[in-house]
Amino acid sequence: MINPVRVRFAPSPTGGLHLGGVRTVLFNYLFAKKHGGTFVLRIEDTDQTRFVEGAEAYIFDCLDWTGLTPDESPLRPGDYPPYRQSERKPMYRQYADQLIAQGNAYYAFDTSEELEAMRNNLKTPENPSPQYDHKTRKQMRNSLTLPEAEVEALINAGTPYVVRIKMPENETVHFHDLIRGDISHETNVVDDKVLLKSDGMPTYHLAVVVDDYLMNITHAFRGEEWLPSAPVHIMLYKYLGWEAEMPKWAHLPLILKPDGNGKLSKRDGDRLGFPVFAMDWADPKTGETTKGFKEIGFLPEAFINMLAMLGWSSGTEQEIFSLEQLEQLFSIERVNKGGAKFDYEKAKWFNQQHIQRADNSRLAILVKPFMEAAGIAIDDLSKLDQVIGMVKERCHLLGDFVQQAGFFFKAPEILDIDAIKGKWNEDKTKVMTEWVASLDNIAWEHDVLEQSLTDIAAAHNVKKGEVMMPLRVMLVGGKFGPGVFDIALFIGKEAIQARVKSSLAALA
RNA sequence: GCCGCGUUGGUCAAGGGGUUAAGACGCCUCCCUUUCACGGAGGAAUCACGGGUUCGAUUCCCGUACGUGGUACCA
Repeated sequence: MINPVRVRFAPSPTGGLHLGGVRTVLFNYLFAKKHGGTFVLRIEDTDQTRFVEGAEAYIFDCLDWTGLTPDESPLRPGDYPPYRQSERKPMYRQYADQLIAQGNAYYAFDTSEELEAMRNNLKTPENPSPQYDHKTRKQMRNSLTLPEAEVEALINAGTPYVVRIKMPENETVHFHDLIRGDISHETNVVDDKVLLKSDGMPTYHLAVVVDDYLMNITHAFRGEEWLPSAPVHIMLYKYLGWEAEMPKWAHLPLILKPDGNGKLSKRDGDRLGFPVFAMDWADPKTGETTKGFKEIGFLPEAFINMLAMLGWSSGTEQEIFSLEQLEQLFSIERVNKGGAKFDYEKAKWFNQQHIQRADNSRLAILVKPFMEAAGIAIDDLSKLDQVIGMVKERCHLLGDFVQQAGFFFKAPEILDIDAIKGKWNEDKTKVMTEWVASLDNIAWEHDVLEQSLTDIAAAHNVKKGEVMMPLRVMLVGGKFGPGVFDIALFIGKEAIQARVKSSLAALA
């Protein structure tokens, strides 16, 4: 292999890490692993007005949780530092200068008011959003329209300016997308994007090209929303003389909201009751916390698996994969073109499937905090371990264990008494009272417990079946859970007696 | 508006000139289980539309519709 694969994920640290972001990380990571390459994390913090305290650390936390650890990052620099664009600021200017010298870019002095005025004046029903492009740049205040001496004077006087790319006229830009095939754009409809902002920072357009080139990135994967600006990036590679080193592109499909249409947003999650961020995100400005997949009870491997299947498939019937398997099987060509609606029900199914495959002892550690948050103390992890083995098949989220296993450790607070009340009678009260008393001197075995109940019921002309469900409700609180006698065995004589006694009182 | 991209059941999807158009989630029925769940057996449900090309199009081409993204000194 001539060029070792190098891919990058380049988030801007402005808030919670979205599902779609994690999927982009995942596809980058899998591609790197598949090809024995390097996965780079680069922080895109060129917009200083959007800086959010803690957002970068949060991204690292999310990557740690998912296990999608970058090989190179601001925390683990490789051979191409720095890994934050704000720290790379001095590197961009020379390329902007080069483009200006070549006539491929120009200075623009228009103030935001002037830009707004231009857009307002040129706005028509047919063209609601006029661009700063080959047609309009001739009417603006830039180094294309102003005399050279004036441009120089303005710059010397410290007048704020930006550098814009000068898009050529009447050209067609072609490129090959690994997922979508050949794509072309007419340069006439692409605007003269700002390359260098007035604060000296590059925009995404300049930064992504310069950084990818300087960092030897071989494959650039990003969301579909970048497709319209791809021609700008392609032109930049050409103008800078880097065409041979241009990474191969792949524009990933979007993750859509489950109902209606459009990109999935945090709002949709709030509205429909599911997380959108990988982990809890506490916004330092509003103080508000948004739930994450981790905290709602997802296993990281399930989260990853679910995301992989949202837009990619192996071509086989298999749907449950470990990260290691995905690393072997992934191919960017098998990623779908169309956007995928997010389905929370299926996401939970993936989690349920991975819960079944997970070690009980590991689950016990993860479930404990959920129990404790619900006021159920766990002082013996091995007991929780044992219980998890009994109930895991009915849990979709780690939090489900509270409902499904809490009663093993603590008497249920609410009893579904209505489920048994209607058909309750004195005889049954006698059966339960006698059985509970008999517990003091019988062998503590499943079958013995069951036989004892059968016999006592028979003595009062009650069928065992009539008393099984009531016993379950008394012990667990409702019509669910593993075998009643398995539960009875586990919680012990005193707990049984106490729960039956208080239930009988509620029935009376 | 303009430009780009997309479109296989409700959802995720396989397939890709001739197939009974896989599979999964969800839904429904039944079996298992003195509960629930798991598991098992079934069921309803799909190639956006119109033109070509072709002996034959879900598949290839062209339109249309619809959706979506972009149209910032945000990424």
